[in-house]
Amino acid sequence: MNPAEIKKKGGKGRRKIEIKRIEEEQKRQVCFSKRRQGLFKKASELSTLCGVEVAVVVFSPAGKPYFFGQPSVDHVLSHFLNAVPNPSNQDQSAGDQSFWWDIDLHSMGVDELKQYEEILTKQQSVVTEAAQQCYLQAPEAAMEQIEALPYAFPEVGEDDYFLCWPQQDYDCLDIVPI
Amino acid sequence: MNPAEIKKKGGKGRRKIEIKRIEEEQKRQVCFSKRRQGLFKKASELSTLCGVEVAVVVFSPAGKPYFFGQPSVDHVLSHFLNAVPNPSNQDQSAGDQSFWWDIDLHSMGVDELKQYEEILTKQQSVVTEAAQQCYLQAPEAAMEQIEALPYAFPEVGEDDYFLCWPQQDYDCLDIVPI
DNA sequence: CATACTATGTTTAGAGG
DNA sequence: GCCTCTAAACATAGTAT
Repeated sequence: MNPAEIKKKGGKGRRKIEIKRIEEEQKRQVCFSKRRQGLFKKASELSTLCGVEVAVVVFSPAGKPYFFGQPSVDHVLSHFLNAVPNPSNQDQSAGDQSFWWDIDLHSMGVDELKQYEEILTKQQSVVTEAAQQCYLQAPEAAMEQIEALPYAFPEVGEDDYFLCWPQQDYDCLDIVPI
Repeated sequence: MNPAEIKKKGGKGRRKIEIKRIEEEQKRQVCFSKRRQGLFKKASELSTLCGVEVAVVVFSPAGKPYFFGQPSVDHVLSHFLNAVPNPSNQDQSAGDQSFWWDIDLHSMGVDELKQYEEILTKQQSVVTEAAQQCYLQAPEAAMEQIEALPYAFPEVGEDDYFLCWPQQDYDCLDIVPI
C-alpha cells in the first residue's frame, strides 16, 4: 500500500481507542495477543528492575491460561496466599482480600491446632462417606481399585504443612476445568 | 529550571535504561511505584478490552503485596489453580506449571478417595502431635485455650470440598509472612 | 492464532516541588 | 514517600501477510 492509499484509508498508526469491550471477535483476538505480550513484558521489566516478585495470570477469551511469574507463579502465589488475611492471622495480615486458609502449624497455638484437628476429622468423615457411596455404586470396580492402591500422591512433609480451602461462600462450582 | 539549564544537565524527558536491577534504593522505589501502576493499568485495560480474566500479584521491595484482579484475584487464582496439572487430573490439564492439589471429591474414584483419606489421617496425626507438644510446652495457657475453643473457622461446606497443599518439593520455609 | 509495518498515543526517567 | 513537568522511549491500532 503506497502512502497516498494509506492516507486515503485513514492511514496506519495508532488510533486512540476507548477502553471498553471490543465487540468484533477478530479485533479482540489480535488485541488480546498484543496486549498480553505487552503486559508480560512490563511484568518482567518490573521484576528485573526492582528485584521484586511478580505473578500474572491471564485467561484468553477461549479460556486458555497464560501466565508469567518471577521467580515462578507458584512461588509468588504461595507467598500471596500466605500474605492475605485468613482466620488464623487476621491481626497480622495486609491486603483486603480473603480467600484461603493458610495453615502453618508452627505458628498455631493449641486452640487453633485443636480446631484444625476438628476440621480434618470432619473432612475425613466426608471423604470416607464419599468413598463408601462410590463403592456402593460400583462395587466390583471399586474392589479392584482398593486392592491396588498405588501411592500416587506425594508424601506429606515432616515439618511444615498447610492446607488451604476456599472459604464458605466461595463458589467452587463456577470453576470450569480446561 | 530554564531550557538552557535543562540542556546543560542533560535535559528532562525519558532516558533509555537497561533492564537490569536498579541498585540505587531511591531510584528503585520510584521506578517500582510508577511501573506497578502502569502494569495494573495495562492489566485492567486488557481485561476490559478483551473481556478476559486477569490477576496480577506484585510484592514490593519491602515485601508488601499489591494485587489486581478482574473479576477478583481470588476468582482468577482459583480458576488458575484448577487449570494447572495435578495428580488427580493430569490427563486433562493444560499449562506447564504444577503446584496445588486441587481435590474435587465428586470427580474422584474410590482409589483416590482412599488415598486422600489416608493423607488426611496422616495430617491429622501430625496435627494432634503438634497440639500435644504445644500443650506440654505451655500447659497452663493451653488449658485455658482448650476450654474456650471459639469456633472461629468457617464451616466446611456440605457438597464440594477441595484441599490443596504444596507439592513435596515446594519450599514452604522460604515464605515470609507479612 | 502469529508477525510486520508504522504513525501516533502512552509511558516513564529524570529533574524539581 | 507524594506530585508535576517534559521529551525520549516505548507500545500498539489498523492493516496486510
